[in-house]
Amino acid sequence: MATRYDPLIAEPKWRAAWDSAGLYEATPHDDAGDAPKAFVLEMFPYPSGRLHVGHVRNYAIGDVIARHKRAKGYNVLHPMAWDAFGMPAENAAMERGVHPGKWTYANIDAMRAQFQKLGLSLDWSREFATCDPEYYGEQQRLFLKLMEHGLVYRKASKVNWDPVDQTVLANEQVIDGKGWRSGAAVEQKDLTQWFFRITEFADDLLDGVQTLNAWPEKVRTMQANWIGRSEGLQMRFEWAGAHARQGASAKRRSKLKISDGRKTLLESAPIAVFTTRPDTLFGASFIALSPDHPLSRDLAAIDTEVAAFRDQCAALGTSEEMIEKADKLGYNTGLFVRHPFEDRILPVWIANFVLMGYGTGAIFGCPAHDQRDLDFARKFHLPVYPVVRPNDADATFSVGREAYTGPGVIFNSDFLDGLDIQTAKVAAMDKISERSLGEKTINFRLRDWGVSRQRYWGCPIPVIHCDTCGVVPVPESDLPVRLPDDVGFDKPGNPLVHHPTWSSVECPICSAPARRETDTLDTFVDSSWYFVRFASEADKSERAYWLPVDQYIGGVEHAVLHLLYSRFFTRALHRIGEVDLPSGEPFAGLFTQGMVTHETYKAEDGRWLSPTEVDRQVDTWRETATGKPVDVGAVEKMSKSKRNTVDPDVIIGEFGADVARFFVLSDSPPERDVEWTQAGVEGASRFAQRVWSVFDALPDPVDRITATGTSDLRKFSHK
RNA sequence: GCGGGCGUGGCGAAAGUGGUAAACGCAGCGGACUUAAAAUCCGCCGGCCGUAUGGCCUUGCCGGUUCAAGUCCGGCCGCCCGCACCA
Repeated sequence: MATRYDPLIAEPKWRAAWDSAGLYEATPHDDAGDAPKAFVLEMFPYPSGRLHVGHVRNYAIGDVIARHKRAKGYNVLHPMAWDAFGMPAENAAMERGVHPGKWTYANIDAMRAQFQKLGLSLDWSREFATCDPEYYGEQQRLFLKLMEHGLVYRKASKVNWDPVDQTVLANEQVIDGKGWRSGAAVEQKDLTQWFFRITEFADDLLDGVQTLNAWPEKVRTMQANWIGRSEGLQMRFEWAGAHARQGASAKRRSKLKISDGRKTLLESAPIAVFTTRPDTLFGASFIALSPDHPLSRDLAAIDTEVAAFRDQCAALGTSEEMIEKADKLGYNTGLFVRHPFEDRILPVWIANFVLMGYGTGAIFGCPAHDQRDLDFARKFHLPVYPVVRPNDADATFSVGREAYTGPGVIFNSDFLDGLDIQTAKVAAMDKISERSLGEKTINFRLRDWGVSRQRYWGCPIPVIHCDTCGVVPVPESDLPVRLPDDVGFDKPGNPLVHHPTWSSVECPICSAPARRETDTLDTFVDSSWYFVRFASEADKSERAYWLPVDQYIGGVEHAVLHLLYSRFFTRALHRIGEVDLPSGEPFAGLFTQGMVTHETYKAEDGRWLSPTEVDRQVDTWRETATGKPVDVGAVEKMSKSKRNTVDPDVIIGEFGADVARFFVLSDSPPERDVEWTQAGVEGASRFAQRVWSVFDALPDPVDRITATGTSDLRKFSHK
């Protein structure tokens, strides 16, 4: 008797069978026999409260791999946990008066139930949340150990301040000059912050990128670009004196002459400059300092014009549009330095296009062979000396509006004349180091990772500030430093600061009254080692057995952030002896899946409408409630703001989890975006029905399969 | 500007190392079943000519290599993503 496939009966039945058999629990190394291991992991979710279709796709892809490995006889680890610290919990607390912890754990319960309905082959026995004190306590222990080994430190620096979330952001978390979560324009602020010494591993992180053959090329490139290694020369320009600048008023000229402050400056250290083009040194016509360069600050202190210029630069802001549109601004300091090879002097300017964050915050300007320098020189009437000419040009070669940056022959350059660029670089560097004016240097774009956050819902940084003993680590026996439960969210800023008693402690060394650190750790720290915790809570041989993750699956939006931090963390953990992972690479294979997209719908009055609020009538779409026509817009990533999301629970309730999973896997290749359509899901459902009827039509499926080695099933299914 | 990726029917897309382009699915059309509809099943479904056997054309564009090119090479065009005043 033919039956119809009813996922609402079939799916719970088999889920219960898998659970009671403990089918998906990973086997510890010692009991695994000869089976090779496979650690399959999807990026763990933030417990926002609801699963979305993007989750379904991400975890369905990982589940296919995990099941395939299991079928091939691997000992598979495929666990699940919760990336549970973060701002949304605090926002919920402020908006609704719920405690962030209560909110988070309730969300976890809801989402766990949804996950279980999806029928994934997960090992739930290793589940945890990063906001569990056991988890963040261990993280605090690691933090202190990293500190002992000099991989964590505190320094005052200019930081990215998000005025909406009221917290500091790492460089990686500032996108187009805006906070990655809040979208607010990021401000620069001077604060004392905790840093992870990620630059210590810059070279190694870059070399490692080369070995990651099972990563998407795109992600490898993004990592390499972010680390941004460049070889060059760091050199010094010695002071030559101060002169009134051209065009300055008589009054100002006299002021410049008599300034004692300037004299002192001229006795200070020479100006350090980083360059990748020492071959063009003979083309140098000025020096430019960043407005944030210490010298610019010193000058501002004694010269109100400099101070005004710095303010002008600061007012331009740091956002992308600003930088794009920004004119080259310059201020001539009236100071001069000596050219290293020739008997001439170069004026020292302050220029807005020089970044303090890269190199030394000062450059030598070679207008003929650098577009920015050329724009600057043309604007401020500085000389342009061509020193590289194309191979087919003669000595009359000159530069107009475009700098020449291509290959060629060096000329107008004394001992470098006639050399090609590469040879000239080496020759110039040799001469500079011979004269003790500089040395070959490797510069990285990568900055140390600022991890202090002025928020409540995160891992407390386990240190104590004592007036006499300074910064004192919390003794290991006092870990974890727990978050207090009784906090208020009525005042802006960090609730930990406003707590009446939490930060008051005794100094562990001298017992004097002291203060707890109130900053918490960036939540990216939590996600930088969770895969280690999955392998084992403490057993190092078990960690060595499971790591690295063989196949990692997640969105490409973490191409730099999470993946770079994790690669740093495993290296650091290896160094301090917590993890035995010589390669330092946490993820042997990486797969970045495409997004789930959906059509967007807009009502006549401009409201976004959800797919459940519209109906299709022949060729036109109408709003169900009003019957009015609907504007069908672009297919876009599902998002709350455009309201083009679909609820996985509704789909699962109607078609079953297998259909939802089959659709997101089969409609488009996993690495590409998939457009969610009702018709597509119905097609997937029909397919599932057909599979069922093929199987159902077998005379005696179970007997035939075992007796004849699947031949009947094959025949039927091929037919 | 720099870097990475992509371009195949009405749509999502298949085509290990060059070897029958368009598998599979969606939508569409025709048919069976039904009083009817839904569901299910069967057939057709890149373009042009032809009643048909069949012929010609077709993988963004132009050219090249080859017995043979979606696939390899050169040059364009277009789209997507990332980074960007990084010295």
